[in-house]
Amino acid sequence: MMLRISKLTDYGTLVLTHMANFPDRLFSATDLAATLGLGAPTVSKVLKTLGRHDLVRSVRGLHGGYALGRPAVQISVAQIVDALEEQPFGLTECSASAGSCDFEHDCRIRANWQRINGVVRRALEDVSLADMVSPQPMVAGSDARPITGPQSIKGRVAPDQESAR
Amino acid sequence: MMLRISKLTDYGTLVLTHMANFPDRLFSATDLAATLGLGAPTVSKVLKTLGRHDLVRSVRGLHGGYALGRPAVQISVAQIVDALEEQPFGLTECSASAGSCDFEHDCRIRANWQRINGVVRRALEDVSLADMVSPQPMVAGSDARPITGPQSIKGRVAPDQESAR
DNA sequence: ATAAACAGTACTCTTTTGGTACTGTTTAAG
DNA sequence: CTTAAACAGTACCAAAAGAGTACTGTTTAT
Ligand code: FES
Ligand code: FES
Repeated sequence: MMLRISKLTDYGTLVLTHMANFPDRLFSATDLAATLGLGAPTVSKVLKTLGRHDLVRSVRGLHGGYALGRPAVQISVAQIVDALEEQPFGLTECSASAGSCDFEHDCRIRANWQRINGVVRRALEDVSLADMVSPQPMVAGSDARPITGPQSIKGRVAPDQESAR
Repeated sequence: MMLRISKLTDYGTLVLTHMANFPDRLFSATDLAATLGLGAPTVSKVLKTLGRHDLVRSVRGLHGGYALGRPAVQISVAQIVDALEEQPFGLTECSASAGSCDFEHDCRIRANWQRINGVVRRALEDVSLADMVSPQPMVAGSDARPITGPQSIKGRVAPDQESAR
């Protein structure tokens, strides 16, 4: 698709947001999966990756589980994305790789894409997990305008969703 | 991948940018392909789609070709993306579809994603084709910060790129 | 009439992503 | 000290999306 974060990342924000509601509790992967209606192995995978980036802290053994690695205020969406995509960052191929398409003009294009990337990235950095759960109406300098296009993708709750037609 | 525009869209900006340099000329698809080092059928495809959205105007018959559908200043990157992705817009599944994951909290998350979407979209709207070719140093309210991470994707010039190792 | 160029459709191949299975390690509880 | 609940890691598979190509038709200056 396009300009979409991957489902895994989406799941990540879901899970983390849920955990942020009870900063003290310890959540088992299976528990979270059941609560959120996701596949257990999938949630496990996500949590493991998040752990590698210190966004969650894990306690092993019986009665183990996961907890946020640090206060929700200190976890930005950008960090979640970075963790789960394991991908550089940049909307275009060449907004990173120097000397890909240097054939005719001295690529002013790349510079522009990089600027765009900057804006996008900052948007992601400006929203924290804490913002996700609590009101916190507006982000710093930007007033949300109603989206122009849209609305009508799929559904997220993949498993056992029948009926309805 | 992630937060990436599709290659087709990337090609689109390339092509359009090139055309913007000579607002009067008429470009044949094969001509453009040769100049930019892309596959002829691919360029054709892109141009056709762009035509459907009036970003380019086509002249059929012998000596035909393509030209910008309107002044470069009036073509934003957002429009190019919209045209070539034929996709709503929104970084997440549910930042659009109402009632996907309405199981526990009354989804404040979605609202937040929509705000993020707004910022991203505006970033794309604020850059025009004209900006791509001419200096035009800064976008309105945002000062470009150097990208944090990165740099090291692939190469765009797909065909016949050998050697180098 | 012809050839250059756009228009449209349909198909195939490759890559990416999402998801699952399996095997190992840790640790409280009995 | 045995056991079971839970995390850790790897590897694999299947489905979907992307990208590219081929083919057939239509338009029009020469
Ligand atoms: S370097 Fe990427 S468009 Fe030129
Ligand atoms: S509606 Fe999408 S996260 Fe709740």
